[in-house]
Amino acid sequence: MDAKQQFAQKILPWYHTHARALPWRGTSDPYVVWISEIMAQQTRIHTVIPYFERWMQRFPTLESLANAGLQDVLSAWEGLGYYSRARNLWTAAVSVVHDLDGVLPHSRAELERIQGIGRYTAAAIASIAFGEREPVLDGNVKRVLARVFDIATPIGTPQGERELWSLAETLIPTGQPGDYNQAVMELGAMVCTPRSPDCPNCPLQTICLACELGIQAQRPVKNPRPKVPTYTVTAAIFERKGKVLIARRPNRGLLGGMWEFPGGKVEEGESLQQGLVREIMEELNAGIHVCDLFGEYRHAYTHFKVHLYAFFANLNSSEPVPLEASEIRWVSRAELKDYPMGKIDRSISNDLVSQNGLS
DNA sequence: TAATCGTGGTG
DNA sequence: TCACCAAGATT
Repeated sequence: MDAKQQFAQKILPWYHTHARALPWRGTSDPYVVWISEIMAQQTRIHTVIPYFERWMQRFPTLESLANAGLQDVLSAWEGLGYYSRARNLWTAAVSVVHDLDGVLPHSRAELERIQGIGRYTAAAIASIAFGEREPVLDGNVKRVLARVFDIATPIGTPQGERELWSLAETLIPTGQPGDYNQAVMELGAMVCTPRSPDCPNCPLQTICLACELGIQAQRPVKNPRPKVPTYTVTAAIFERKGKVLIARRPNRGLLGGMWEFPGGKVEEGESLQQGLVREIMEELNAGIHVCDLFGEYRHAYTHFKVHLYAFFANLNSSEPVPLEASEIRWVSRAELKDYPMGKIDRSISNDLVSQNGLS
């Protein structure tokens, strides 16, 4: 028997004795599988669990999600990141209820037509919820396959992806495809980890080429990431009658649909104050006077870093209008918590509520 | 196709 | 401190 045949035979029994008891396991409810898979995209399971539990309390069914408002959905997602996942989930729930009678399709091909469901998630739902024989390929599976079969093609490249998907298709067994898929991912998360894999306790040790060659640390091969730039950014805190001004970002792009304190990037050769004045004119068509610095905030996104300076500021005579924002609103400090925000603006918001600013 | 899209844990 | 990277999808 070759290594490919032994792969599933060795990993399935291991999974049945070592699987973690995750809150979405033990059911094949397609809605539950769907939510858990979307939440788990690019996110550690440990982080997902409390969000999943709260989500199921708040949106226990597909219908309840479809009937909810996007702002409530984004609030439930706040802190998980990649907010297009929440927007797509909500959009998809509405269309499944309206167009598909509230029933998720069973096949991978049909699932892939739903907003936010790509090949991985479609295969995960099809196999776990419906028992379809479809392999998954996520970061864990890529790492396990690259090591066991000594794949030197860089992952993340089109060739590498094709090669690994093809290999994955040759490995999935006829029976228990859902358990098998979860088994490979579980092994990647718990044993075949990126650094210091626990090879002595791996059920695949006897067939793993990387282990035999001692090159676990060199698999998978990955292309280096470019360095990320740092942007200087400003934000304005306007106060009026005990309320502060916040703006909602457009429903696409970075932090789409989330609320923020208005401001933006400072350009080369501009002072912080000049940059803020320009940004508020562009965003809100309003002239302002920049007052004291409220606080400094640093945050790292995937492709850049931000050093943000938040200032108290006063509006001149003109009334602000949402030019770039989709909506603006004056809210009391106590109400800020009801508006979904990214991490930096939530920090500003929290500091504002507890008056932890510099001034 | 390559770039974009968050946040938190980890070594 | 910082690079890496995690149950990827979209445009």
